[in-house]
Amino acid sequence: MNPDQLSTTIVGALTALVERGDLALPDGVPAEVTVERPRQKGHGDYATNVALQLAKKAGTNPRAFGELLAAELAGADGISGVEVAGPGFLNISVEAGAQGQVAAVIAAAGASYGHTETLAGQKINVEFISANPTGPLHLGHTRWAVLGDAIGRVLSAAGAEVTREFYINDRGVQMNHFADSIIAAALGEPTPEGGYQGGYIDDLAKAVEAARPGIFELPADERRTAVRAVGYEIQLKEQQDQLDGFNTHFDVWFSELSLHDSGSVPETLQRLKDLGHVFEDDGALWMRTTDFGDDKDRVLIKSDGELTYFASDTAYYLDKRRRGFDHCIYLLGADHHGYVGRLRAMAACVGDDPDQTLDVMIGQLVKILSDGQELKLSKRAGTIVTLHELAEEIGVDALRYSLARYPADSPLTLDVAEITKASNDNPVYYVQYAHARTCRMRENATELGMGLPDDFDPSLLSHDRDGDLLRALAEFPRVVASAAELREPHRIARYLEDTASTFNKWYDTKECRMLPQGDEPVGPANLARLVLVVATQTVFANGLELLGVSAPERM
RNA sequence: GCGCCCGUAGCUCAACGGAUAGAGCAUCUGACUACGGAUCAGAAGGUUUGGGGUUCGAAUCCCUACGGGCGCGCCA
Repeated sequence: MNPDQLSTTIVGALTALVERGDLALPDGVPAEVTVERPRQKGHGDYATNVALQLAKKAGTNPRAFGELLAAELAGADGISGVEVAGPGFLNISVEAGAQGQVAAVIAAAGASYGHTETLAGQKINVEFISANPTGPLHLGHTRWAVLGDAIGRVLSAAGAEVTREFYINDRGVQMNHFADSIIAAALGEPTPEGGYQGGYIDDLAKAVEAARPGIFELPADERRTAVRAVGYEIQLKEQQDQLDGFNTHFDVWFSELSLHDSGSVPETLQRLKDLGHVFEDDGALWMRTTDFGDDKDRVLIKSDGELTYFASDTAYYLDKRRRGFDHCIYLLGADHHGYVGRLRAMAACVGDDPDQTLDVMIGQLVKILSDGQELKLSKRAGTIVTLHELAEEIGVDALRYSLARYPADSPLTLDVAEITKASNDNPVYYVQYAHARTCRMRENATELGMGLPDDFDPSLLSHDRDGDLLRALAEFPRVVASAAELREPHRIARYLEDTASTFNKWYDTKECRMLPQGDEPVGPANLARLVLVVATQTVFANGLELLGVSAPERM
């Protein structure tokens, strides 16, 4: 008996009541009802608020509605008790056997446990990071590297077809500034106006020279083009390597420049003209985004004839749609929230409903403290806290987990010194340790000759702590599904911490020992608990996988 | 000035409109002849920034004041 099955049972009971004429529901019986684990002990195994929600429609009060439903449910399969509590909650207790069966289902499902079909049929594009290829990835990218990747994993688990995409801003004046900065470093000249500085530029100058000896002796025009190309290649490769090492993987690296080379941008402009959403003013070409809620119109072609970034962006969006994506998710930092309006308006201009096709997530910026002072980073000034350095110092798992356990819209302050110092207190180790413990328990069981039984008696998992653990494990698929629907992977981290705590309490309970004590023979209860341990291990491993965090067998 | 986000324990943060607002850290008190103690049991810590409203029920939704962050380019 898991929450979904219980929901079905309740819907069945409501249907029976309506058919018998004991209850009137003018809007019909809902397809499913809310079933949750009560926070308070003593409120049963599960609770539902249907009576509170439907009483008014049924023309009665919640308590009376609850009593009616409770009586109907009392005889249902797998249910051992129903109580009406408080304003009209139904607290439901489940038979131990019906509950224990969940463990076998989880153990059998293995790596697929937690996967659902709630987003089946949706083709989703998740774009994140999308950094300029003019420097290393830094702290500002790190949060999106974690969240975008985890969102991709979670959406896939919910049955969606997901493409994770990195948009390379490889077109624009910053690329020339980039080349000029490398050249200046190589020649020992001061950084040009608007250029980049810092140790990484010096390193790049050396790497460029190594890749193309003599490149800095070329004539100035040729040199800039050559250095730009070689530097770009090296820098992009470094970003890709950094992300690989960080366990964040992209399906598509999409070049902005390719949109122009392929003719996508002119096509897009023509289409916008045909649709009547562009106009000329002051020698520039504009998109009338204010028709669709933007606070001002946006320039597509500047009066000097240069295309804007926004023109590329529109072409890029259309390209995504052409590739068949139903939903385009954008992960942007809070410093880009001004883009939401124009992106939505842009989608509307090309005939889409932004509510359906666009999902712009604005994440708050991460503040980083060192010695009580905020580390400000400026690429142009050359003070950079790179993603790579952070991962080295804190560890990939700990850093990923630290960022994954908070929702994107909460402003976040990480004290590097504290995280590094107290790394053993990081919740990631708590969860990983719980997983390692399940692994060791299985080894111990194997040494005693205990194998995973084909058949076991689920009613032997009858202790309160068994029930607590089973209910926690049964909830995993719903947690994943809601994390996907809300694009909130932090829910999985919080769930894992909660479940690890439940597991440790269970482990500490003498009556719930998996292994026989001393010379006792292996009994059916020991085998039943082995199934429970395997189920627990499965949930920890699958949950950590969704966050891109490793699940070590030993620590 | 306009717009978006945020305000919850000493600190960092949870809580899909649900029951007595929860964790971790820090502080204090207990439990190791152990299925690995990277654990567990307990204490203490709150007018959810203030004030109105909506309803069976509000940290959550609406209005308002205050406080903080970020934006408001023919930059990328």
